[in-house]
Amino acid sequence: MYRSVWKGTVAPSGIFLYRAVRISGVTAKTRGRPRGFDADAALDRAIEVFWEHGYEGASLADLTDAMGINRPSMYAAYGNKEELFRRAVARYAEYDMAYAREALAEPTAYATVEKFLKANADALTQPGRPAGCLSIQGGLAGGSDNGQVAQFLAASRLAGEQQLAERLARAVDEGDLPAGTDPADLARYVMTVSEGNAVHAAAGADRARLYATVEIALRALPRT
Amino acid sequence: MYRSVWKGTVAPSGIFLYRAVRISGVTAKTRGRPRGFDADAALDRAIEVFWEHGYEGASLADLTDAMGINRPSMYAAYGNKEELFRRAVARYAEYDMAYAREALAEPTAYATVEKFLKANADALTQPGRPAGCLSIQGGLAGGSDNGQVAQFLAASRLAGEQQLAERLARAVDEGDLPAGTDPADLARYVMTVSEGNAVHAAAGADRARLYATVEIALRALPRT
DNA sequence: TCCCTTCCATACCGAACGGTACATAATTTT
DNA sequence: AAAATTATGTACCGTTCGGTATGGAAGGGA
Repeated sequence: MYRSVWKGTVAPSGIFLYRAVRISGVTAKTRGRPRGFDADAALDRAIEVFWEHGYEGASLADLTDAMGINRPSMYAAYGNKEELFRRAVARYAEYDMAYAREALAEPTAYATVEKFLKANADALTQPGRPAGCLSIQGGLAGGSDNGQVAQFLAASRLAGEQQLAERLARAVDEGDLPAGTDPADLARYVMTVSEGNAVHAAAGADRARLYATVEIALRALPRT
Repeated sequence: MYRSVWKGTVAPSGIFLYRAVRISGVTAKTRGRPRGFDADAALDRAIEVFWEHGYEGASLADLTDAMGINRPSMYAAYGNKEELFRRAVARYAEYDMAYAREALAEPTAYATVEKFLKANADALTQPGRPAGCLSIQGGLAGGSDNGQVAQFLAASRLAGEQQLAERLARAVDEGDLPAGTDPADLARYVMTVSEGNAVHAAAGADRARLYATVEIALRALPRT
């Protein structure tokens, strides 16, 4: 699908789409030497580097070392550092934040929020993984050069907030939440607690402390 | 007091203390050419650069341009980039976060938390200043080189949390909060909301939205 | 087997980074 | 007025940054 567009050396922004057909696991017929590494596995290692050091703080040397590949391989497979980051964030959202989608499937608004915040607290304090959340540690400030990155992360977080708002709106319709409850406000509050917990986790707060915060936060939810 | 220790060219870490006697506004007798700029005013400009771009994202060129001085003057006055940042954060905590100390003087725990969160929301969305909070935007991730910076900021935030916890402990003693309320947990919750609001503000949330979050957050406070 | 295509490894690029040497300007002290 | 001391301006240092040119290695198609 993407293949026919590009041939040979391509413009920087095109490389990503060009390669995407194989990166995403679709084993189309290939010519030439096959790639010597698993692009998704390498992306998982890149996720951890960005997660721990942020976008700016993660150098290409850090990244390629962790990914076990060299620089040209990274550029061929992902395009450039920013594209690598975007793909890392997308994969992080799909796998490491799967609990968020699961929470939406809970039968009540309260159960949804409770499961989301507790699973979030778990994810923020997983042993063997960086503390905190890639979506926040990745980069808050930006401005001069990497403002795009901060905006991308903000949009990514906002998308999750809106999904939660839709779930809560349904709860209001169903009478599960009191009429007059603003789902957007409530969703924003929940995400605010989640993001604050991420800041605390990055600073070293342990899981028990995050749970204690969640318990208090849940008291703010409106009950029918 | 500090002066007699150092003479002429000094070790990097010593410069800060050496100059501190005049930076802090104490006009001791000086020899040699007087400084051509106001060190505190320059620090205020540095605060905004760090606030907007973070520690890593703020280059020396950005900083000295904003401060209106050249590089050697910066090094002579503050020591190095990290010391400049620490002094910026200290000044930020003293002036830009004065509302936090004022909130502690409110007569009740509820009023303290309400004032703190609302004044915080105001500070996060001041027109003409960077959105968000230096204590968080300054740098969350760290790790390789600037791990010290992230730790310093975390310690700074924790100090505020502990002051709030002390105020809430007093409220429990006074019967203003229900017996059995854990002041540390409650203080952490309040700071969590504040930090989450900072993340939202950095992403562009306006003041009204932060206020709506605060209104919901206040519902979690225990009432006697 | 030969060719074509693609990947990998090394070595490099210009630019930007934090930090500094050095000469000169502006003061106070003697 | 001369000496001593400190700040400023310029120009530079070595390192690291993101990104790339190039040649050889490794596979598929004919």
